[in-house]
Amino acid sequence: VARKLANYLRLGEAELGILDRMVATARERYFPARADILREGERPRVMRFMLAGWAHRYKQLPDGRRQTVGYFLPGDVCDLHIPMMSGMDHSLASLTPTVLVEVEHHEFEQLLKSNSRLEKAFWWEGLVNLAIQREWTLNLGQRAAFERLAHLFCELYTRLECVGLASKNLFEFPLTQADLAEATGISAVHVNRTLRELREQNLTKFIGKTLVLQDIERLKSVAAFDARYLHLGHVGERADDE
Amino acid sequence: VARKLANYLRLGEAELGILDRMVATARERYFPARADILREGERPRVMRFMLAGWAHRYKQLPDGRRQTVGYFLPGDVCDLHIPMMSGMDHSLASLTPTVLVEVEHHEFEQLLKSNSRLEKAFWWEGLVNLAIQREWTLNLGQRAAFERLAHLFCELYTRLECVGLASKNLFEFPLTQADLAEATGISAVHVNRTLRELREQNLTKFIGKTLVLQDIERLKSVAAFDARYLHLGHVGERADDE
DNA sequence: CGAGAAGTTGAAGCGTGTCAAATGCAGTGG
DNA sequence: CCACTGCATTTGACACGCTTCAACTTCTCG
Repeated sequence: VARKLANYLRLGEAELGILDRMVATARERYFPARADILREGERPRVMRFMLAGWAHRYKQLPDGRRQTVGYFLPGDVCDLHIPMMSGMDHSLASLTPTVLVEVEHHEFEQLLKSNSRLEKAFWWEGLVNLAIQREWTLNLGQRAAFERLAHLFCELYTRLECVGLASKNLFEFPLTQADLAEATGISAVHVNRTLRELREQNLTKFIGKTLVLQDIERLKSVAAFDARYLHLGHVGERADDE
Repeated sequence: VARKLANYLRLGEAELGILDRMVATARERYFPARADILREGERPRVMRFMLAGWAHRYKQLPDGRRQTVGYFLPGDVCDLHIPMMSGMDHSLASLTPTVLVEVEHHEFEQLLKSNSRLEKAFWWEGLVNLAIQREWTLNLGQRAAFERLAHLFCELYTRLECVGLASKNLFEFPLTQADLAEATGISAVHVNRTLRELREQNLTKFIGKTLVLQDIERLKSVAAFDARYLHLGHVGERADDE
């Protein structure tokens, strides 16, 4: 799974080798389920890469309301940025048991300086994160509960498929309904009702902890899911115009 | 206004000079109010900087629902990224008459390569955009209509203050209620009612096209506005830890 | 002065939230 | 192996924030 790192960007064998080496030499960290990885206000000195497990980024209001602002799946970069910033404006926490590796910030900087294709790839990664965040804004702002959940499922499926963790319209789904509530901005009770609705319409169903997208085309259609915002499918295609 | 570009980052006189020169030599573009600047799907070849006016980034659903995912104010960079990407996943449009300058993408790349403090500053700028987008996600996901508008006003005031376009708790406010509706994900009618509520509570009021934040402390408090996510206030402070 | 856009208000309905209670399910210790 | 416990899921009833529709008023600007 390690080498899927920035795999969904466009890289050659050489760059993949460099990444592999970086991951191999980096320190591995293990977190149990539901553990804080990084809390608001802290100033981490390292960069982190997800190897296994699910985690999420969340923000909190003074009165306790919480909003998940994004998920981390295997292969994702956790904090492409934070080492520079004045302090975390949000928190990171694992959802399942999680494996990640830590790379010193300046070591990573060196690596970027030494290879411009890698540098571009990580820029790209950052931009995709931005694009995802915009799509979430649209999701929360304009879509109804039913569409929101459908859209989230489509996104997760697509992203997991990319790293080989989803195929045949199904995948391991470790989130609780309360988790989904936090991510979609609807109440846990209503998430439940909406899932029933999805089930009754033969769009999705759960078999144990596996989520099955029974009719993925119709699901994408009701969710108005357009995978372009994930900016995938350019593996091997070079981003050079100059 | 031009030199306020990345002013709210931490730069020395030398870098400001470079930016000034870049802006001075770049091509100026003028847009009337409510004009498309860049549409979904296009692949721009230039970078743009806002000199004057307000614009917004928006995404659209197939059935026409629209969501503003961010505002551009004077001094902001419009597309720090897009020249790399495979195609716009959203659109840009002016809200007021707008002045911006265009810089060739590779010219900009040269500039970044030649000055590492500038490079860092623009990285920072990108990260702040990400942080803002996350805050919007929180805003739409967890805050009620009343809080959402309050929060948006706080953000706009803070950002405008930074570039000298707001002070003494008031500023020029060119948006219509329909614009606010698009940004906050509530209906235009309800925006109207919510503004009335804000007025009745002596929190904000309009005098013509000027928005007055009558009790900014209480406004921040009801909005749970915490300016840290904008990562300002570090002018002059260097971002070097290594 | 006229016309279109923006703002305002009322009434009715629906999508979600909240509260509360019941059920199912997995892990723990006796 | 069976209570026991705690957590996730499920369901019902009711309340409320917000949307929708429609009409009216007020601004803005040619």
